[in-house]
Amino acid sequence: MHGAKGDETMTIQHAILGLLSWRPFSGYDLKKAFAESTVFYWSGNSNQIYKALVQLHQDGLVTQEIQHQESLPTKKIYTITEAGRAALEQWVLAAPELPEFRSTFLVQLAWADTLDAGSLDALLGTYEEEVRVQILMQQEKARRPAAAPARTPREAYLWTMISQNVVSAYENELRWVRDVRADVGALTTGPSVSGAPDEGGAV
Amino acid sequence: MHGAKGDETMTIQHAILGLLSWRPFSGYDLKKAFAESTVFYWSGNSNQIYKALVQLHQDGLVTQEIQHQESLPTKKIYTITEAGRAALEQWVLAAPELPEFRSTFLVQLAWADTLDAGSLDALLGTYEEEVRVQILMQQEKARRPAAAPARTPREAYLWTMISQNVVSAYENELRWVRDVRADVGALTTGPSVSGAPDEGGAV
DNA sequence: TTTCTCATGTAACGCGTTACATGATTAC
DNA sequence: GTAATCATGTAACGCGTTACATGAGAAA
Repeated sequence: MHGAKGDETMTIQHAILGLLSWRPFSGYDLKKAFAESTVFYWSGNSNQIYKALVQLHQDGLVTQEIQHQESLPTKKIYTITEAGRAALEQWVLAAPELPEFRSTFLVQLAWADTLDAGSLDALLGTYEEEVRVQILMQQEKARRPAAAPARTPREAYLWTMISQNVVSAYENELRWVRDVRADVGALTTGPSVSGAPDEGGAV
Repeated sequence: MHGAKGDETMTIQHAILGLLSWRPFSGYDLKKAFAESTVFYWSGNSNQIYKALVQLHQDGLVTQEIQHQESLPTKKIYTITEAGRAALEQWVLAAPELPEFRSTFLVQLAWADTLDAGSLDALLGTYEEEVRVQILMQQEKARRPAAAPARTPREAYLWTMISQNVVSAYENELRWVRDVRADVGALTTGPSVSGAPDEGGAV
């Protein structure tokens, strides 16, 4: 605990370096890994990934091995170097940042008092349904194995909890929206303006 | 429920329009409102706000009134128009989007198995402390009145729940990190490598 | 004397996104 | 015949951020 504490900012390069510390990847494979992952939240577009790999290579944090294939395009396999591992370990020790919760829905809700009871309930109902679907998708993702490194029991545990974090966040959101929906329904004293479509009932 | 359903994307312009639907604002006041708000998550930098206001003005969604002041700079007061209210109401009905949870900390944790038990616990402890502080700050924010419109009881309720959503999200995060910390501590079988600084005890 | 608040703006830059380009093979 | 997969890249653009510029009055 005496070394220089890295106060570096998060970039996609660190995320890539992390994946490469697990096993070698081609740019194409990294692209897929990002696209499928929720935790590695970058979109996984070619532009960013191929550029980042060039940069990491120039910095000597990864090595590149060209792999020719018959009847398939040539690919470049990237492997992390010792310098790369050192840089990653330093970054892991950096001061943790708070997560960003960006909800456009909250902004919408902020001005939703112009809506009649039915429309507001429908809006909340649609959101509730979306969150519920998302939870199922995230649980599905968490269930499939081999998508995570498990070189030690502790690492396996950490990856389980990382998946759990996402699920938990959406479950929390679901509880919240159900509460709001129930309260808003009870709060409405006047007669309902029009029959609101009762989508997504009790589950 | 017969009109064209707006499937527009969220922009800062909608957020500004929303605030102006509450009461007139100057660019400077909007800037402060964004800077202080967590829900209106934009940073509140001049560039974006003044540009957006020019655009809204050109689109006829707001009107501009120049207000000269003695011994203070002239300011421009923006007021929402009927067209502006219509645009806002349409946007409020747009299909709700899922919130974005972006946690660089999770990415860090993903590669934290290289750390010894003490360092990992310290990392989790630092994060826990940060989350705890954030909860207090958000609760403090939620407590102060007059920061939210309350033209009807329902609107007051919605704004309470919007603040609650943020608090709740961080509380959920706190529960999660405490669980992880406890489990990781119990999971460590070998002797601790070095005495980890026990920061942020039980509260 | 320096810094803060009020108030509006511009410049430069970086990150991330979509869309485009190529080209062979395989599946429907 | 059409589309998807594998595989690497470039171009163009937009949003958001920091930093800079101005300028007066009030507070430290």
